[in-house]
This record gives sequence, structure tokens and C-alpha cells, in this order.
Amino acid sequence: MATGIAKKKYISEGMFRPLRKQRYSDRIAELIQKKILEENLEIGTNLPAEKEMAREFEVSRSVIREALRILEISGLVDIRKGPTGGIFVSNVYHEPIKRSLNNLISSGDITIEHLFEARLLIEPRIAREAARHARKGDLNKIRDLLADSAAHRDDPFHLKKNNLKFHLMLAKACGNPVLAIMLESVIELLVERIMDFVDLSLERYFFKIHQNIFQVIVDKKPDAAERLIKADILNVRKKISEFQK
Amino acid sequence: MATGIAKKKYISEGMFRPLRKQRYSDRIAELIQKKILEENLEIGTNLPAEKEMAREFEVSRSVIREALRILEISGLVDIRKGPTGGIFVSNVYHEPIKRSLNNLISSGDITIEHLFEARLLIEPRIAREAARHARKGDLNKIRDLLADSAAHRDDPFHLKKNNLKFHLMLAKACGNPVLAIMLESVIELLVERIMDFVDLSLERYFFKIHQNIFQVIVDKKPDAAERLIKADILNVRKKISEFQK
DNA sequence: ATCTTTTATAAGTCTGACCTAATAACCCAC
DNA sequence: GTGGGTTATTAGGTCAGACTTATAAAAGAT
Repeated sequence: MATGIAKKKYISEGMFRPLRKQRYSDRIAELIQKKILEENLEIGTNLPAEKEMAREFEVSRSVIREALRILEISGLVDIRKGPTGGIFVSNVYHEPIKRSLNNLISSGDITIEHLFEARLLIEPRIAREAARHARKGDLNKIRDLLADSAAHRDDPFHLKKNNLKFHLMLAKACGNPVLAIMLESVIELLVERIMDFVDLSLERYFFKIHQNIFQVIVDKKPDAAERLIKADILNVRKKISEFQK
Repeated sequence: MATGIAKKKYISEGMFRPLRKQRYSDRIAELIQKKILEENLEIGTNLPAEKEMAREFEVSRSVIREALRILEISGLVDIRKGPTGGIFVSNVYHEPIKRSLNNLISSGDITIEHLFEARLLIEPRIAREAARHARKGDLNKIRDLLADSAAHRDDPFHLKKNNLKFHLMLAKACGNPVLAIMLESVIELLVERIMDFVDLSLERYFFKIHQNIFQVIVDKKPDAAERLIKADILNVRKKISEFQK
């Protein structure tokens, strides 16, 4: 705040980047990331091994390894040991978000209720958008999923897993990856936190509802889709709170 | 899918965690993270140095360093060199989210428009909630910010920075950190992407609007807050698209 | 054919040395 | 005293190379 004689103070604090000397590991992580993203490398593509990267970049293996920790935690690569092992392109963009939200839970800053609130805001909109302009391919995938659920209507675990998948696939079908990634994170967190019990009849009930929701989406009825999803979520929330009593 | 004689197939794929042998670096990162989050260590707290951690955990420095890369990229610690340097508790939970979304942009999967859409969904709700139950402390901070803007109404950079801050502080005031963290990520990304020009009169105009928004929030008028914020965002979007022509 | 053992591979870990940036303290000139 | 230029110290950053461990596939035994 002490600026002395300030006549044309066009430069104020925070207008420039830190520009601190970056570590090799940071810069190399960035380079590899660029390679993956800008060349749109397919998931599963095998990148050079640690040793080779070290040779190519002309740095020590430690630097490469630190860079790999960064990329791994960012959900960009997947690393496996042994023969057939190596460094593979991944990309689970929602993992870091999940982790961040999880941290907030650990530190007691957010509650399950906050997650539900977020979900109640985002998911109805997603259902609406899906009903408006979901692509054929996405719809077919959901159709297959529901068919699979029908075929496994006696396996509570399978049904439960598919019911979760339904919401995730709906998110992907909405056309806005930003909303999709956010919703995925929230839903997966909710599931991890509260879904450690299984009830066949309940899962069958949800499955039934999902069929209805799918139908109105296929029929391009945004309002109905929004309403049904909202009811579905509220329903889950109610069931949870009952269960936790 | 080959299950052989399946009678009571209660266990289906994906019901158990991978349980792969974790690296030391992963486990240590987790331990440090737990320490930070569960003990609610204050931001800025100085953790033991690399060498000391290596001694305490009885692993090599490389392991500690890899763990630190993980924590750093997760926004949990901040590392500085030199004397007065060391490892400090941070926590910028929205950084990883920003990075993830940024990755999606790099890979061409999302556009600025997707970000605006997300913002248009989340921020009006945030304004509404802020109007309903923002705490005195948060409101006072915003009031101070606006006062600061008024005091620097001739400095376009300062004004611009404060106008951004207004939205971020509003997010914090809404009472739901999940929505706050998501909105912060989206807004900061938008700003980085599109706000590389400065126009004093425009910033003054936004400042004026922010004053109005703040007023209706103080007056606890959720509907008005929601409406005004929405208009503000649409306004920004329009200005942007005009500028890019 | 099926099970077990070997073996090759690539990541994981360790050691201990040395390099470098950032700061504080010191010193000297003015 | 004030300013500016050493110098020392501190703690992270990098390196090299040896060694360990997990894993899958190939070779061998039943």
C-alpha cells in the first residue's frame, strides 16, 4: 500500500505471474502433459519408460519420477510395474476434483448435505440438457446399461453398480463436460460415503425410476426429465437419512 | 464374465478396491495429508524439512520428495527454498479443479462457452443463497472490498482485480463450499482465458453493478440477487464476444 | 493340459554426494 | 546512518548408480 509518489500507477500487485524458477520436474510434467493433451493421445498409449525419458530429457531418473507423481495424481497417466508395465496415458479428469472435495470433507469443512445440495443444483439441469440434445450414441449406451440391469435384476450388487452408472452416463450425455465432471465427482463421493449397504428391492425401485427417466429423455421432454431426476435425488437423500437413524 | 457354477453370485466385479501394493510415497503423502487435514493445521504452518521427514519416516529423501510433489499439486503444501524456506501448509483446494478443467480445454473437449454455462448455473444460486444466509463477517469483507474499489476508482488494474475478487468472495459467502470451490475454479479459468484486456470505464461499470448486487444481498432479497448476478454474467459474456470479433 | 518355477522387465527404493537459489548477516564505502 | 555489494548459511534441487520388488510371460515339471 506504500506506493510513494503515485501518478500513473498502472501496475498493481498480483498483475504478474510469480515467474519463480521452476523445478525440472514441473517443467517436464508440463511437457509430457502437453504431449498427451495436444496430440490427443489415446487412453492406454504406452509412453517411454522412466529410464528412457531420463535419457531423452537428459535429466536424472528422480526428476522424471517426481514429474510422474504429478501427472499421476492429476489423472493423466497410469503407472504399472513389471513386464507389460510402464507409463500409460490415462485421463480421469474428475479424480483430482474428487480428491479436493474429499479433503474438504476430511477437514470438516463440508458435509454430505453440501454435496447433496450441489447435486440437486447440477443434476436436474443435466437431465434437462440431456433431454434437449443428447446424442444417439450416448442414448444407446444408456439403453444398453438398462438392458444389462434388467438382465441382472436378481443381483443387488450389479444392480447397484448399474444404478450409479446411470447417473454418470447421464452426466456424460448432457453435452457440457464441465457440468459432467463436477457431477461425477460429487456423485462418486456420495456413493463412497453413504452407500455401504445394499438392498435389492430398493435398487430395483431405483432401476424402475431410471427407466422412466430414460424414457422422457428419449421423448425429449426436458421438464419431465428435470422433475423426475430431482425427485429421484430427493428420494435417495430421504432413504439415506432414514437409514442413518 | 466367466463365472463357472454361479449360484449365489453376490460378488460382482468392481465391488472391492484394487488393494494394489502402494508405494511409500503414496502412503506417506496420505499420512502427511491426514495430519494437515484432521488436525486442521493452520495455513502457513511449517512442517519438518525433507531430511527430517526422511529420518522420521525412515525412508529415503526421494520417497519424501515424491510424496511432496503429490501434496504440492493437490494444493496442500507450499514449498520454498533457502533459509526461511521449507514445507508449509497451504490449501488451495480449487487449484486441482482448475487444472483439471484446464486440461479439458487443452485437449479441446470444452470451450469457454461451456464454462460460462456452468457459471450461469452455479453463480445465480450462490447469490441467492448468499442473500438468504450470508454471515456478517463475510458481508463485511465484501463491504471492505467495495470500499477499496471506490478508493481506487482511477486504477483500472486494481478495479479489475477487485471486481474478480467480488465474485470469489460472494462464492465463499454462500455457505456451501462445494459450490464455492466449483465456481471459483470456473471463474478463475475464465478470467485467465479472456481477460487480458483492461478498460477503465467498463470496470467502473461492473463495480457499480456489484454495489447494487451487494445491496440486495444485505437487504436479503434472494430473487433480486439471483436476477442481478445473472444479468451481470450475461453482460460479461456479451462484452467478451463483442471484443473477440 | 495344468501347475510350478524361473527369468526378464520396469518400476520402486536407497545412499550419499554435489548443485543452486534465497535470504540473512556482514562489511565497507559514502 | 544509509545504501549497496559481498559472503555464509540454509534447505530444497539434482545427480549417479546400485539394489529391491512386483509381475507377467516363458520354461520346465507333474
